[in-house]
Formats: sequence, C-alpha cells, structure tokens
Amino acid sequence: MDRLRQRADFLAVANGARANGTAFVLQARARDDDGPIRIGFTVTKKNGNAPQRNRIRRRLRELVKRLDVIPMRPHHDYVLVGRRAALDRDFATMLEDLRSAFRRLDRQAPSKAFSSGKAFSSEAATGSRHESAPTTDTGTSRQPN
RNA sequence: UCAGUCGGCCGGACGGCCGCUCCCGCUACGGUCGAAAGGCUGCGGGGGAGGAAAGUCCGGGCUCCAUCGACAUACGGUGCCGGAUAACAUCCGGCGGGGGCAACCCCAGGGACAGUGCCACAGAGAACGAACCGCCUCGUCUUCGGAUGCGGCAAGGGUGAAAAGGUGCGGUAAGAGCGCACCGCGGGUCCGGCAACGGAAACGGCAUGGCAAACCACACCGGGAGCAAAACCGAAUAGGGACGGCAACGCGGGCUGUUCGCGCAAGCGAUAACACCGCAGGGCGAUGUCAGGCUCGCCGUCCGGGUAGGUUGCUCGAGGCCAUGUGCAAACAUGGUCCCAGAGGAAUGGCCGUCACGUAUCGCAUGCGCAAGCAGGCGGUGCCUUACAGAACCCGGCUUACAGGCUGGCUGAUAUC
Repeated sequence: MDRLRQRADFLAVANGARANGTAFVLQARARDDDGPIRIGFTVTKKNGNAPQRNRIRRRLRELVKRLDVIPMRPHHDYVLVGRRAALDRDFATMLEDLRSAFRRLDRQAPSKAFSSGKAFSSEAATGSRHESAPTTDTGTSRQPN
C-alpha cells in the first residue's frame, strides 16, 4: 500500500465515489494502471489548529493500519477527509465506521463501474484537467500556513 | 505566618503491543531490480518538536537582482546619556519626570527666539496680553437702599486640560515683583561627573503658555526581493530553430465567394446568381453552395529555452554545557567537553495499563467551638486523564497565549525569642 502525494491525484479522487461517516468522509476512485492501493489523508484548516489537525490525521492513519481484513480493491485510490469528530470519537467505533464505509462503497461500486465506468473515467480525466488550471479548490488544497 | 514585588526552572512519569522518519553498522543469511556501483526489502544500534516551535513586529547571516564608487533628492525609521553587540526599536548601568509606606513599577524622555499651523466645548478673554461679575478715588443724580459717568486696578468670584510666577508680610484709595523673605524661573560663574545631569553662592525682578504620536528643521541609519530565494538534472505535449528525405498530385483545414472593368497585388467601381424567406412587389441581409482564387505540407534526426517531477540548498552554528579570569552588569576572553530533528500532502505517533498531581462529591474518625462552622488525615467514586500550542533555511530579540508545579532574592505587617 502506497501513499498519495500529488495534488492532481487528490483532485481526481475527489470526483469519485464517496461515503460519509461522523468522523470522516471516504472517497475512492479506480485507476487504469496496475499499481498498488494508494491512500491519502486530507484535513482542512476549518477542523482546528495545527496540533488538532495532526491528531486527526494520525488517528485516521492508525485506523487504516488496523484494518484486519483489507476491504480495499486493488489499484484503487482512496482519500480519507477528516472531520472534527475524529478528535475524540471512540477508536473502536471509528474502526467500525470505517469498515461499514468500505462496505457501502463496495455496494455502490458495481453499478457505477459497469454502466458509467467508461464515461466516469473519461469524465474524470477531463474534469481534472479542467480543474487543475485555476487551483481554487479549497477542499483538498494544502495551503502551507 | 500572611500580603506583595522581582527573577530562574519545569511544563506529566513508568511499562506493554503495533508503527513512522533520518543516520550508522552488518553479511553472500535470503529475496528483488541493476552491466556495475548501489537501491528496495531483512537484522542490530542510535537520534527525533517548543518555551513560546505561534504572531511575522524589528535586527542580521545566506541567495538572487540592481548599482557595481560614493553623494544628493524623495520616502521610511530611530531620537535623554554612557556601554554591550554582527546588528537592532534589544539588553545592561546611569540621569530626569510620575506612581507606591516600601521592595519596585511606568515613561517616543532631543528641538517651540528657523518657519507655518492648531488649542474643540465652556468662558469676558486661549496669545500683536484679557475685563463678565467685581474692587477703588473723584463727579452727577438720589426716594439715602442705590443708579450712573470719566478714570485707576486685577485681590476675590466664575469658565476651562491650561488664565500669564506661588505663599506670607509690608505697602496702597483699591491694587500690582511695587518692596522684602522663602520656593519656582532665567542666563552666566564656580564645583562634581566621560556625559545626560546634579549642587552652591550671588545676580536679574518675572520677561519665555501648551501641542513636534501637527507639518517641520536638526543628527544618525536604511538599495530591492526573499529558501515558493537560488543552483543542477529534466519526461510527455504544444510551439521555435537547423539539417536530411519524400511529395509538390491528391486529400483536409482556414479566408474569400457568379460575372464584368481597372490594377502586379491588396483593393475599388459596376452588376448581381442559385438554394432559401415571401401570395406578390422585392430582398440577397442571415444560413448554405458548384467552379475559381489565396494560404497552411508530411516524416526523421539534432539543438536551445523550459513545464510537471527530481536532486542540492538542509543543518557545525555570532552553537550548547562546565570551569577560570575581567567587568557593578549586559557581556567578553581563555581552556575543556558534547554533537543535539531534518520532514517535504509534510515523520517525531496510535491504543492500553499502573502511578503521581489537580478538582468535585460521599463516607469514617480526630482537634477547636454552645452552635453555625473551620482545620488537616484516611478511604471510595467521577472528571481532566493535562494548559497554550506542531519545526518547515538558520540565528539575536520583541510581542502575544499558557492548566499546574518547584525554587531564590527583596519589601511591608504580625507573632515569638
């Protein structure tokens, strides 16, 4: 399993399927190549100051590490967007939340992948090319200060 | 013991399981990539957030740009004196003013006869010194209460942040530095101090209101931008240049749009088609169009610029600690010793257990007290399971935030000896 590092990858995943939880939002996207599973984390500035954002991201990363049966699909990209509730929600329940979020994504996946699979990928390609130019995406941007 | 004041330090501890990142070492023990060096993986060891890492408010180092020598102008900053320093708006030691019983704290604290300007409201008057109520001599009138006029005043009242030296005595019609004493003020003299400034005696006889965080004048300082600086490597796509090959037929794209005259051409003038719209006259404007005209070729190799991305910059430094010496101190010098984060969608953690600390509440017994209650002790439970806050090139400061705790100096009050 690899980590997502490029901004363009995050933008592409943001256009994919999503499942909401109380402590996070899970986004997923199928890639065309044969690379490994990649996962990234996004915590925006509205979730608190820097130590609080760090704690959210570290707990989310620990969640992914603790997944015993890996429910992710091969050569997919995933992004976990942290919410403020991830600061003090019980760790075991958050783990259960994450498992159910993956199950919900799996249930969405067949219809999406079959009927609009091709349309979805081409749409995502044009969409990302369209959106990477203005760089006004505040949701996944990494403003350094 | 209580109250206060000024500093210094810490800012959870231990253990278990599972991880992240950097560095060092290891071997044919294995796997994998590679021609190799080596990389990834593996094993062992070690390092891994702060006192503010924050705000980005000053000052530097470093890098690039400009000038490439400084000066001047503009603009910005600083502004009691001396020292420290690479430098500073910082720090230290003084001076002056203000506050506090005191320890101590606060102060943009230079220039107002270089010039310009402002001083709201109130008040008569806010600066070429003023006269509202008042005080006084004299004159006139008088119902003897006073009214009024010419003068002399500024003590008292009133306004204001500020009213033109203050207090007292003398003096006077009433008053006034008019005279005197003390205080203040002024310029010079002498003494102390490197200086800011302080002190002394005599003189002057009160003249010179405040605001420069109003413009300003004076002295000193400052070129600009910042590690997303900057250097190197450099894919794909588009575009640029050079060379070579193929073709110069055809196809495709764009512009024009029958025809006639003039013109090399661009174009100008005349005339005005077909589809189409319309019952028609008519329009040829919109949309489309045959032929024709103008224009753009295709493939390969190389070059330079350069984007994504990567590497460097990147942590040994005005460095920490200890000792000695100099200095009131800030600090400096010498010697010894240590190596102490280097991430990059951003590591330094996640989960759990035990304990300490704090706090709330309950129970138990004790002391004092008539009682209400107060004081400390033991045990149980709950909460926080710790505040403010996360390095982003690096230093010196400033400012702001901060649960709780430890400790030192000094001051005041009380008690005891």
